[in-house]
Amino acid sequence: MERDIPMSTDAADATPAYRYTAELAGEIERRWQQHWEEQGTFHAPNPVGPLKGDVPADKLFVQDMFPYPSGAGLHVGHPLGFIGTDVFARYHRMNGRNVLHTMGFDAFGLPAEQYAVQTGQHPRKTTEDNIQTYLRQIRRLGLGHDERRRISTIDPGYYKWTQWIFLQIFNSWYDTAAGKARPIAELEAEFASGERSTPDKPWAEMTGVERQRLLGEYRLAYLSEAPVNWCPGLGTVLANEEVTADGRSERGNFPVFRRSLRQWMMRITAYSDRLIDDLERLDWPEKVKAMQRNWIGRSHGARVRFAVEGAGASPETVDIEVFTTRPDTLFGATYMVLAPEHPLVDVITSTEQAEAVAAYRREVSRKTDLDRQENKEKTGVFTGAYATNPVNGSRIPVYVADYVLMGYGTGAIMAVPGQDQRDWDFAKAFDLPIIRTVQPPADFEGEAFTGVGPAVNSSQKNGLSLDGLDVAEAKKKIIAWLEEQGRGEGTVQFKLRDWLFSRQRYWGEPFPIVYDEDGAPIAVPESMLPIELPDVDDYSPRTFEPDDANSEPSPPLSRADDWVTVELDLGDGPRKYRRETNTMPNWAGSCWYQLRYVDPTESERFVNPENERYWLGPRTTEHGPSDPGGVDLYIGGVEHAVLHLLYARFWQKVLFDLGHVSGDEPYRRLFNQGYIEAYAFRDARGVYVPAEEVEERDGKYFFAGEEVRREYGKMGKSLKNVVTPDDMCEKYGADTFRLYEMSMGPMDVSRPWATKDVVGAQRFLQRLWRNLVDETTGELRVTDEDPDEEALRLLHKTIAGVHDDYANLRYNTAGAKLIELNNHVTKHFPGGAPRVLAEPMVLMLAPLSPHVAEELWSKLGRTESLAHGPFPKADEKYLVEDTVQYPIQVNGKVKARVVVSASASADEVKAAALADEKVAELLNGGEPRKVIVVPGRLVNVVL
RNA sequence: GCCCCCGUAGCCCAAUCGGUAGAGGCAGGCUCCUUAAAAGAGUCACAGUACGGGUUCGAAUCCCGUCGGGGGCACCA
Repeated sequence: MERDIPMSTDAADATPAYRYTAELAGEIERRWQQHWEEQGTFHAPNPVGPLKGDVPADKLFVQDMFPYPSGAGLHVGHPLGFIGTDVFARYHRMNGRNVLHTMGFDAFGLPAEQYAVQTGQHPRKTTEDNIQTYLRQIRRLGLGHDERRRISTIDPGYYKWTQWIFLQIFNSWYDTAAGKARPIAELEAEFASGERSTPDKPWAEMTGVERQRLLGEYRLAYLSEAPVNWCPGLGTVLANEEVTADGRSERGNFPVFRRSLRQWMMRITAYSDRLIDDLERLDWPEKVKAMQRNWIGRSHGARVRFAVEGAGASPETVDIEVFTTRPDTLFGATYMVLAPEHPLVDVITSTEQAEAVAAYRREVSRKTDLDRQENKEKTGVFTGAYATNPVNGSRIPVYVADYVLMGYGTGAIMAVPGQDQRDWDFAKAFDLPIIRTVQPPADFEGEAFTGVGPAVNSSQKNGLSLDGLDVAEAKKKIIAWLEEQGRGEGTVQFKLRDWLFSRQRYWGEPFPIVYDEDGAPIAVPESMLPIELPDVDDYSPRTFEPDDANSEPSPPLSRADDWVTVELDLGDGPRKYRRETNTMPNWAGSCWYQLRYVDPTESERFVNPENERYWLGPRTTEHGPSDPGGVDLYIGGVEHAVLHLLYARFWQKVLFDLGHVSGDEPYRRLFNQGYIEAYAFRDARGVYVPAEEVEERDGKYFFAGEEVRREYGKMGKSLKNVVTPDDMCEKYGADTFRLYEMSMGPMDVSRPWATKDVVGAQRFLQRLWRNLVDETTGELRVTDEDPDEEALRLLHKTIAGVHDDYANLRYNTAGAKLIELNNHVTKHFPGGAPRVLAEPMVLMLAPLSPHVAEELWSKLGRTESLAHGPFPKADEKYLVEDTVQYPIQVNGKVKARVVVSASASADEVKAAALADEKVAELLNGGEPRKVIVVPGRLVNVVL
């Protein structure tokens, strides 16, 4: 071998200097990103304040769900939504709207803290490093963010206002009569004046502690000693929303135990009705609305009081109140059940049954939620007491059983085995009577009948009868009767619980609360905000064996003695106080960030009202009279359906009630993007192998010669199937990557990642580039040729279609239309693209692949960035066709086609169809039974 | 167990009011270009809409049932 010239050298030499390769794309992209940044191209002006500028009335606020800056870095699935919002934002910006699009970071949270614990670094350091990595990754994608508006929840300048909002919530109460939150001072005034009566003694006679305790029962943020979800494995308590159905933590999958602890709560239940009702005013996916409705769980029913003859120590009669959604079945109540934790169990249990009841309660208390969940066999114990059914005076036994939960309704039920399967099962197990009070259909073969039908066996001697009434009528009648008798009333019950708001963590917002020597919580004055996180030696909460239910929470801040004890002058001279050592949950910062995006640097207020109204206020002329305001388009995954999205709505409503914001919903339109999923492969041992190196042969998969098994699901490091946006930008360029992600399918559909398909997007950009630029010289190939009618028709059809597609988030079809147009240019204008076609094509491409579009736009001689338009407009005259081709169906099958003038009347079209040779042949001289002419579409001849 | 969504070509996906099943991409065949290969250009084929019924002049689209996939809720009275 004389010379060793690798083949690839020839290949490299053969690549024309100005071909749109990944290298050239990379160069163009970096150049334009720098240009945009220097020019502030994506700065959106505010009406007033530090970011003041000339504002068009037409605005658009587009927002991505707040990212958490994970240390793991991004994979190709993460930017899907970010690119989606960017395309939308760019499209509307080109059409002249003032577009607010930015991205900040939800940077408090467990992973940073855990990482800090492992490495000994301060969580702020690791978090800020992660943010830089994240920013580097997303910058490479060319997202048109207003970087002046980047915020981070961990900045004291941000969490000062999170604390401020907490104080607003703490200092307000829900006035059910007015149906809104009001300042607590107004309640205090009502108590003081006697306008509202106090429970035990007059306000004037109450001590300060008593008064504060009373107000605490009204505050929307309050301290409560109540059973909470204690997770020893995480060393913190969790909200109901953070616990899975099988009683484990959503994060980390550790067991969760019920423990009674003194914790901060948010009175979100005060807003149950509004949170459900206002869903109707939102442009949100039905699925998410359904999940929220389900979680809030409103059910209409009645409370009914049953008198119980005390069988135990206290012989007097007590009332047991139950909640039921089926008061119409009251005649079928053959026994009652109390939850094991119900306080009346002690009162009514007979001495004979006392031991059995106590044993049962002990047994139940040892069961975890998971045990109770898994074992659906009905268990329980008779209390020895009997209740009287108010409708017919029948004497029914009272049981204790764990299928009744203390946490829902009143913790007691009337059992109607004829109409409830759970009660049926219990009645069968304990041999209790069953009475049907709704007539099932004749062919009904089930056990309990929960359907609708006429009431039966539902009358009493002295007149009350439901017999023959349908379920709805019977409910109405019995509720009226109960109210008249004073034995019950119609009511509404919710599943939603108040929101547990304390966490025993270091890396979260400190509460702006101190305690005096009486242990009463006192709000820190606004002027002292922010309460900054102190430095500590150890960031970790004390965690425990995950199964150690008896462990005690120990927040890291409680060990920062110098910080915890503080001397303040809160009006009556300097005194010592103790700080709250819990921190706020991760959700706090994301409850209001859209408001801060609007006014990130405002120092006097959390947001200037004028700017808030401009960007987020209701716009009834555009969106209808019930428009709640909020972000115009909010894109994110469906996983936040009941956590973040419910909490954020709650905070917004409180702020609205108190007059701090102009709209009562934070997100007018919500869109859930799908997920990018991927194949993963495991070998015979079940170990994951690098997906990239797997080969497919005849429908089987091989890694290093061995057959491997294919799975489909998430992308993840441990699954060895991660593809990063950095890789894709390196290999193809950001514009190609963006275009590919957007062409994979509709935004809301999940789909598998396929690296091999990315080349299709690259080829398209190369062809388009080549139509405008000479690959060898880099000279413009655009001509002044007047394109023919056909090309103009296609151009304007494309413009009209692409407009519609962009506006409706159908980026995949927008991309396809551009490819179609470009293919036409390639085929019909081999000498170069006519400028009349080239310019609109470049502009229409810009939202999807902005860098190459800017580059071509400037090569076309334009000196201004195309970021603010113009976006081409379709000329109507090219959209109407002169002639129309009608397919002619005979009995629904296409048999022929005729071409007629577009202005032809239905009769003319019909005549043309019947005159067609093929059709005439099939008619064979006879008359058709019927001829259907669909104008512009087709003709169907029925024989 | 209850509720919701989805099944179109080998793969990802179009089809806007019930009106010609195919826009686009990947993979594949063929032709051109090339010493050759790759890249590129051109061109072609492939399904009748998961399955079974129904409504209709006409169904991927509406209705009922079955199968398959995904998701939510779950002893909530």
